[in-house]
Amino acid sequence: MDWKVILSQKGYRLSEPRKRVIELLETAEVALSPQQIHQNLQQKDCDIGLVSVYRTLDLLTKLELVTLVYDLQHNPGYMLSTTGHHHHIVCQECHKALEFSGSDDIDQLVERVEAETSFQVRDHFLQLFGLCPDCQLNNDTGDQL
Amino acid sequence: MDWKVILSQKGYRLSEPRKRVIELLETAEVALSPQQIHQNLQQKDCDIGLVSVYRTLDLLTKLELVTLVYDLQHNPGYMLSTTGHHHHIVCQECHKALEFSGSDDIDQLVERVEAETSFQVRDHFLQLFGLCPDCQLNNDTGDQL
DNA sequence: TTCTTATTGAAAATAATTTTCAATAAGCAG
DNA sequence: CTGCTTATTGAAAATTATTTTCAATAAGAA
Repeated sequence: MDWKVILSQKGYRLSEPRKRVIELLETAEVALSPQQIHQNLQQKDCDIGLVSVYRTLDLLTKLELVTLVYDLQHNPGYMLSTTGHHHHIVCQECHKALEFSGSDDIDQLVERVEAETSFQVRDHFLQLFGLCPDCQLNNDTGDQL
Repeated sequence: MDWKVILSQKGYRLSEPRKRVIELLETAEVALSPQQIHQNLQQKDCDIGLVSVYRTLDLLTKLELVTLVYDLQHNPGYMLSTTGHHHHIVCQECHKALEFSGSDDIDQLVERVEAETSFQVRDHFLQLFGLCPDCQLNNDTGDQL
């Protein structure tokens, strides 16, 4: 089910800022910070206030339509989320982000840690960092290391 | 090797603020934010500036003597790190944090994701959330859910 | 003990986010 | 299609978190 329907069903209006922010996130393959989103919109289209970007992102996060991702320097970035529990891998070069799904290996890990620590695990946050295919190429030909 | 030696060897001075911050982190089993550390020190001992807390944490992080951990609301917390690559599990009740070591299950996961995404994985950030043994007890007897 | 200079603390500067509130516009009812 | 209700917006102010600046201090070598 798409976001327009979800918003409407929950009684939220389909306002201009919301449309623009989501449209932008739909085309972006990189996780964007509130500031980046704001600038991007300023350049492209009309004046959406930074405040509305924050509010839209808050709402969408609450509705689980977008996910908050971090890079290694702990900078926040938002990206559209697909359904289900997912994790992300972020490219250290171009910051492109991709989702991947949790699977047996996570369950296994969780079990091990529960046994080791006596904690009862209820949630987790996992993020991988590395090079996307494109940047692997550019890195090989370009600089050393 | 302990932190006094490490600091000295790298040419850093063993100043009062640094001693106090580290001592506090040594006794704390909960990850603390810069503000919490500052308040804690104010109460206990003499006046350490908040700025020095920030600077000390930056330094210790750079030296990998402390690690930055997040809770589910993305609030930062610092805790002493042991050597090697570790991850953390944080109690959602009392915020107590514990380290656990990466192991085969992580390698397995990394391999799978590399195969799935064609990314080259170079680093990762993993954090688990749940209930520590103490809070499991309190939760069972206490409130429902 | 003296000297050098890394380190400190206070205040100012910067940055990020949240709140406030009057003006606007989304979308239902007529 | 038009008017009405109220969620939503944008600008500015307020708040919060962090960083920078710089003169005063103190760590530790000589």
